[in-house]
Amino acid sequence: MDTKKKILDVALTLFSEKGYGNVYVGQIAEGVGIKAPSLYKHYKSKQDIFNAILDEMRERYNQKAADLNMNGSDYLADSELYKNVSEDELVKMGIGLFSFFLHDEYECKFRKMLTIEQFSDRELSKLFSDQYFDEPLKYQSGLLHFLIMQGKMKEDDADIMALQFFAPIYLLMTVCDRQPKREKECLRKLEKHVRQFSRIYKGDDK
Amino acid sequence: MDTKKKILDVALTLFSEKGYGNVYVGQIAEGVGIKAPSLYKHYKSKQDIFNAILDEMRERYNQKAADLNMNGSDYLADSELYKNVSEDELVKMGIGLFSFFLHDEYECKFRKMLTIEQFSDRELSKLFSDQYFDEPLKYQSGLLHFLIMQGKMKEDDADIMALQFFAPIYLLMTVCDRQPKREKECLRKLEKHVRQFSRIYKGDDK
DNA sequence: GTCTATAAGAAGATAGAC
DNA sequence: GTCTATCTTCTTATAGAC
Repeated sequence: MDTKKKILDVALTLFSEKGYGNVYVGQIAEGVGIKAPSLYKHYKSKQDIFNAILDEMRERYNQKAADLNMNGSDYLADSELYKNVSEDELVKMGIGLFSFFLHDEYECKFRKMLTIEQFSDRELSKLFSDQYFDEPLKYQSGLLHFLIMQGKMKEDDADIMALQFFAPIYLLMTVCDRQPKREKECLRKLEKHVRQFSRIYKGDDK
Repeated sequence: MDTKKKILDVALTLFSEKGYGNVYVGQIAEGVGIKAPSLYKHYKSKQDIFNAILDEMRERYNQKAADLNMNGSDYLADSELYKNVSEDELVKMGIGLFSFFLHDEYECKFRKMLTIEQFSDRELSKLFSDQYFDEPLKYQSGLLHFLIMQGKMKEDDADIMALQFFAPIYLLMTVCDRQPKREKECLRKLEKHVRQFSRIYKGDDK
């Protein structure tokens, strides 16, 4: 494996566990299987490694955002997906989303690292809010707005519905990030939440 | 002011901004207005300062929990408060709670420090979940259950209702923790959320 | 590109005077 | 209880051989 890439991988793992300030370059080197001074042939400083991780993070994020916009700016592809949305399908989507973000290695480490470093500068604060608040809400709000137009859901403020749909899912995910043992409990609550949300906001036409 | 107490105060401020590993004892001393070696007459190590903060945190938390149980285990005091609960009063309560936790200096710093350090050991993970997930949900679930019994709210799963009420409020608070400039926007959303929640779950008897 | 040796400085903590 | 001086260790980073 490419050493330069592996350094980022190991560093991200360590940063997501301990935070930047509690990780020493020697530990990163050890994880890669080289000595600390060798790191400096690939990156010019510890900060440079951190920045490279952020760059990769932003790149993936922009890619993801672009993908979503392509499929979702007018909610064409998704409109097909959710044309016959049922409670069970909503549950499946909710659990699928939850499980992906909870178990995908990169997503998980990025999220934990950002969580730890979110107050260390303005840029990171904004990145965090973009990724875990504004973008998911924008996307889900659009989707819900579409479902309302289709008469699948009650006429109501889609932005707030998105908040009420997303916030519990996100909160349950943070519980699992801290206490993985509670995953089953959280999944049960997640399913109940989605079903209740679906029932509460279900259009009157069915 | 008591130096021993002031050390904790300054340390908490710094830890909540940068995290334990990125704060140096010299910085704490500077904030207190003494030199670093003098700290060691009050605490035997940097870790000892951190532990003292945690002890204080736990003490306050236990006190708070005890208070809530005294008033809230059978929801007597609160039942009086919410006997004639209206949408406006629910909004007032939501915004009051939100503003208190957002602006109370101790609450705010404790929360940020715990956010940064939540993955550093199991005890902190549990403390975080207790404070910002399990306890609020337990309390609000009890309250909502009471309101349901009174016919003020629809018959439904009170635990999930509590999750759907609390999670958006908590999420909006984390946005403000990161980006204080967004407080007005978050307050607007908070109010809309509470009103919509109240409307959605309002009992059919009125 | 990786290593050993090492510089340079920072950071936590102690000793002992006042 | 606070200070200056100092110790020790850790940590980042560089130099230069292979």
